[in-house]
Amino acid sequence: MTKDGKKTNGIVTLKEVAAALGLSTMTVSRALNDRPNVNPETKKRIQEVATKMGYTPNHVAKSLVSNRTYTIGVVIPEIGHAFFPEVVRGIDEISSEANYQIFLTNSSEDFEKEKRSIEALRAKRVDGILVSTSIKSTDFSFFENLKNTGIKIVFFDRCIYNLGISCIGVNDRVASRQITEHLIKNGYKKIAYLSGPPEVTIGRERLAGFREALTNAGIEINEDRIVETGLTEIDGKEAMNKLLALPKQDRPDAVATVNDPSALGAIEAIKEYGLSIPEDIAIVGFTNEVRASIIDPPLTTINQPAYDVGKRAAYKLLRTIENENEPVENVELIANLVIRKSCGSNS
Amino acid sequence: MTKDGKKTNGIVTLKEVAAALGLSTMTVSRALNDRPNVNPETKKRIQEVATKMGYTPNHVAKSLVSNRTYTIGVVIPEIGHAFFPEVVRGIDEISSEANYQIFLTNSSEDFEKEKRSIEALRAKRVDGILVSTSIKSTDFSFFENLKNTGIKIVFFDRCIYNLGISCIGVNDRVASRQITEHLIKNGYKKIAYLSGPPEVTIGRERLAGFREALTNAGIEINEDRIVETGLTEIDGKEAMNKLLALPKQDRPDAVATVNDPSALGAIEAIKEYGLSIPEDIAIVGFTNEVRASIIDPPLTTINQPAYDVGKRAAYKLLRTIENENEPVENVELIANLVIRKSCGSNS
DNA sequence: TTGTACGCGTTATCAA
DNA sequence: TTGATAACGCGTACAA
Repeated sequence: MTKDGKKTNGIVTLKEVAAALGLSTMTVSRALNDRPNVNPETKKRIQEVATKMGYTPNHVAKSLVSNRTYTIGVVIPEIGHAFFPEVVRGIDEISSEANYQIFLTNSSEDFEKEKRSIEALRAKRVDGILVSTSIKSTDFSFFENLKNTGIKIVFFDRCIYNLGISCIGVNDRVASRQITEHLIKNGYKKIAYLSGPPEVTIGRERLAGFREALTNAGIEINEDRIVETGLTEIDGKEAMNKLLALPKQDRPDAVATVNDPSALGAIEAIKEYGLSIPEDIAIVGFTNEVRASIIDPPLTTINQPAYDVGKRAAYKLLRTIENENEPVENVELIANLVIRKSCGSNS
Repeated sequence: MTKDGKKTNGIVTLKEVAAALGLSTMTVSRALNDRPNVNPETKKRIQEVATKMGYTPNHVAKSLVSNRTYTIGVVIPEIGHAFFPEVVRGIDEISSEANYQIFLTNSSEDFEKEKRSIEALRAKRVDGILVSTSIKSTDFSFFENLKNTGIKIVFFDRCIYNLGISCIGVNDRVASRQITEHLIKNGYKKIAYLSGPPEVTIGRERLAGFREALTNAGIEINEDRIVETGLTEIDGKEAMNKLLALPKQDRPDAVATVNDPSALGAIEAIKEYGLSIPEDIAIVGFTNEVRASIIDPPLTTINQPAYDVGKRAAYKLLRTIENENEPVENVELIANLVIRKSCGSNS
């Protein structure tokens, strides 16, 4: 304020508009929000003056009164993974249509940062949170407590079950089984698996699908060919190098992986080792990210509908926010096999 | 509220903590904000009870008083372009360190959506906005008016100049000239250019760099070989097909492009046409996105430091917010040449 | 050291 | 149809 009581801050308030018109704030508020019980002519005058003065409603004040911010938090583990930007695009699509804004936070697979972000989102009083857990999110009680504070949560892609929280994912286990079955159909017997971290659902589910396929086909599972790894190129390359170091008779003739980045890392390792794909070793991924179709050879993989996951997750969260009795749901979108060259198929 | 005046809403307020302790809200507020003049023992008791009750400060209320939200808006044109997620990662890095949250909005290259998003961000009273303009953002007056409302703005990557707004970009023109010079050095003479939309800075600057290189080398510019295109794979493919349709003697022996996606589209067109890269036609990109190194042949391109652009832009915005007299600045980060196979070099 | 009063910008409620 | 008042949750300024 200056000495004479005028604002120095340029932002026009309802009160100022009202003063300029010689009306009460309530009348102005009603007019600007298209409420009934305002004289049409008064309303018109108000709208004109408000526009002329450059009035913008202050949502902070509105939120304080209404206990609603029309804001949702989005917590993702790594925006650098090509899958997530697509998910975010889907979330943005739905939430912007519904006039919600999204707070994006990137945990960098760091559970501590994830927790701090969520605390900050709570302080900002978001109406709900979409979460894909970081690898290290093993502390289930955190999300349980979070849920008990009453905030609406929906998990996507990487979920924690049995917490009464909805989850939007894909049919990881079935898809993983299918792509492994495809390798088996192509005649491979010594199939290895680069397994993701068991702390995240996708790690566990995809590994389970892999095991099912082998078991169903009557192929004995050689545990030495299952290598636990991370979710990045570097992790995949390292893990593949371990497999390549096996005695020649134990070396796999095909490799299934937890995701495309690890498959791409593995491809690099195989090439550097001097072997051919798929002639010496076939390989398949999981994600169908943007590089899968252009790598040499093109990567057979599972197409995860990232954009749809985002849309569905956002939709479910908005329903959960706006509908008192929205049921808890586990949605599995269909992720389908995309056959390219890396698996030794030509069909 | 229920009839007896108790909250049904689970969120605990300062007042409730105070009531539980038989103290005033002020004492509780002071204790929880580590202010002086609180009896250490009282403070301890307060902190314990607050934690037990699950109290979280309400930033909405704080913001209303302080006129600061510790929130910034990020407006990007297309999160599907691999460049932008990396920028966002940089922005998140800086802003989360400073305890700011980011509102992410994706305009999908749609100026109307961009404007709506920015209005919404204003209503939410963000402390500042980071903007990379959509292709269609030709209405300079919009940003001029926006700036006049007093909100802090910083442009990144795609800027509008002469508005007194800081810009964090890369040395587009120089880098574009350098990569073109590299083609010239490799002996190419009939160099074509897939030019981006002239409405965005990157379109204009990179084309200017291309022209400079040819002019400096005394090569006459054949305007038929400059094709205006969009920024996506499809655009690049279309534009390349136009060049391939030229009479054989006019067909380029090398192509420079406005960005990697258009280069990738062009590569597809060239391959489908049955020509070899770089033997028949050399090609270079601009961005160094994630696919550039794995496409066949690997793409010579300009490495744009996306993550650093994000960090610098966020840093500049935070300084502009927190520092009354922060100067307007045009920052050009260095984007350097990455030589791979597609340009016919082996060094 | 602790407490009271007030205001931030808006809307719900009740009165005129 | 319009207006006065209180309230949302918190912190500043001042008083006790």
